[in-house]
Amino acid sequence: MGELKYHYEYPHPCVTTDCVIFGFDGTRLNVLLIERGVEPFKGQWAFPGGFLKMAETALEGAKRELFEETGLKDAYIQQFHTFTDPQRDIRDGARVITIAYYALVKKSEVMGGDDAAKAQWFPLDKVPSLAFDHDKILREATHALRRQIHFEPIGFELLPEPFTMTELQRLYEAILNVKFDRRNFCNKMLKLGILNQLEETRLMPNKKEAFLYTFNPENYSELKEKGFRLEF
Amino acid sequence: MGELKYHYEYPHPCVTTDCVIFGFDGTRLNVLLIERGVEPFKGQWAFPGGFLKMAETALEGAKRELFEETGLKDAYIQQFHTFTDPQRDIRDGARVITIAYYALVKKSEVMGGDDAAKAQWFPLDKVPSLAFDHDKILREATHALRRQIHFEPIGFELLPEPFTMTELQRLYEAILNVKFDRRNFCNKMLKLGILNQLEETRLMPNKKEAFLYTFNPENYSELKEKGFRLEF
DNA sequence: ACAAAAGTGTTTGGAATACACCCATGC
DNA sequence: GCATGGGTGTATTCCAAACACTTTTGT
Repeated sequence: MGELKYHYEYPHPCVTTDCVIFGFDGTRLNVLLIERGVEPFKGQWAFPGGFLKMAETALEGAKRELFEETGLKDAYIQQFHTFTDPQRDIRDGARVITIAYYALVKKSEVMGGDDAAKAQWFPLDKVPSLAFDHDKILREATHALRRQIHFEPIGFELLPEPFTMTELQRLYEAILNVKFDRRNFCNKMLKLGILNQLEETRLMPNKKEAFLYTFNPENYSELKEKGFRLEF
Repeated sequence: MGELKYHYEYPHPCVTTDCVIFGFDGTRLNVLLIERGVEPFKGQWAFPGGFLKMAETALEGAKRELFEETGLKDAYIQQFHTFTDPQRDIRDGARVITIAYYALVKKSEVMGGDDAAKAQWFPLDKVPSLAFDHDKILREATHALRRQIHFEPIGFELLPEPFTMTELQRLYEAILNVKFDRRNFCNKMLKLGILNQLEETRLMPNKKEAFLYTFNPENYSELKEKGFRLEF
C-alpha cells in the first residue's frame, strides 16, 4: 500500500469498468475471460476490467481494457449497465461499483494482448463460475446484446468480411438462440439492402461453393435514419 | 466544509444518481424538474439527484430521490445510462459521475414532496436549458424510453386507471412522436390481450361517452414469458 | 344545426411463414 | 455413389395499413 494521498469529506466508492468481450467461433458466441492473478478470487475467471482513471471517461477506460486484452482499438463497444450492489466487491475499505460495457470483436483479429494475464475464449455455455458478480454481468450483457440486435445489425461486428450467408445465419442463431429457415433468412437479409454480394465465392470443404457478402454501411446508415427494426 | 475523514491511495470520483421523472398530462410527456438552490447552477433547473450513500444501491438512491420529490414509493424505475465525462461536474475537487434512471409516474398521484426544493412539471418541448449535462441526460432518457416501449407496455405506468382508449393512444403518440389511426391502434391494443374493458364508461365533456379500460398484468406477464414485441 | 370527439368494420397489399428439390464437392 | 451442406422459388397465411360514416353531447 502506498500512502493515502486523497482525502474527502464523505466516503467515495471505487469506480471500475468491466468489458464483456464477445466473439463468434462460427457456431457459438464466445466471451474472452482472464484468469485473475491476485486476490480476491485469485485463480478464478473474470472479465477484463480495472479502475477508472481520473481523466478518462468510462468509455475510454473500457476501450483501454479492450485494447490491453485484444490489441483492438476500434471495436464496437457499448455501455449496458452499472452494477452497484454495496456487497459486490469490497476492497480498499471502499465499495466498488462497475460500469459495464460489452464489445463485439472479430475473433480472428484478436491478438493475445500485451497483458501478462492469461486470457481465454469460452463458449457461452461453457463459461465457468466467475469472480465477483461477473456471472450476473454476463447474463445482463447477453440480454442487452439480444435486445440491441433488434435495432441495429450489430452482428456484423462479429464476422470478418467477407462472409457467407450461412455464417451470418449461424451468428444470428447463436445470439438469439433460435433456428431460422435458410431461405427466409436469406430473403429477409437481402431485402434489407445492407449486404453487398461479391463476385467471388468461397470453396467450402466438402460442400458447394458459397457466395460471399460484405456489409454495406452506407445503406445501413440511410436505413437507420429512417428508423427501422430488424425482425426475427 | 467539514473535516476530510476519508482517505484513499488513489483519487475516487463522486457518484451520484439522477432521476428523470416522466409524467403525462393527457397530451404531452412531461418531466419533473427542480430548481437548484445552491451553486453551481443555482437558479437553473435540473433533475432530482444526489450523492449515493455508501450502504445503498444506485436503484435505492434513485428511488429515494423519486420519493423525496413525488412522495411515490413504487413507481416504475429503470437505469438507462451512466454519465462519466470528466468535465461534466467538478465539485469537491473530484469529478462526479452519475448513474441515471428514468421513472414513470402518474402525474395525478404526485404530491409535492417533502423536499423544500421548488419542483415543476415541464412538457418535453418546453424544457429550459438545464444545469450540468442534464440536457444530454434528458435526450438519452427519452431515447431509452422510446426504445423500451417496443419491448414492454410500460406506457401503462404513466396512466391512471381506468383510462380510455383515446388517452392511451395520445400517450403512445406523445412518447413516440407519431400519429396513429384510431381504429388500427384500438385493434392492435385489444389483440394484445392485456387490456380489460370495463362495463362503465366515462362521460367526456362535449363528447360521446368513452369505454374505460384497465391494464391486465397477468396476461401481460404471460405474454412476456413467451417473448413478444409491441410493434408500432 | 353544428362542432367535436367517440365508436365501429372491411378491404387491400406486403411481409412472414412454411415448404422441397437440385447442385457441387470430397471422400 | 453418397453424404453433406448450399443454393433457389412459390403458395399461403396473417398482419398492418388505409379508409368513412354514424353516434352522442353541449352550445
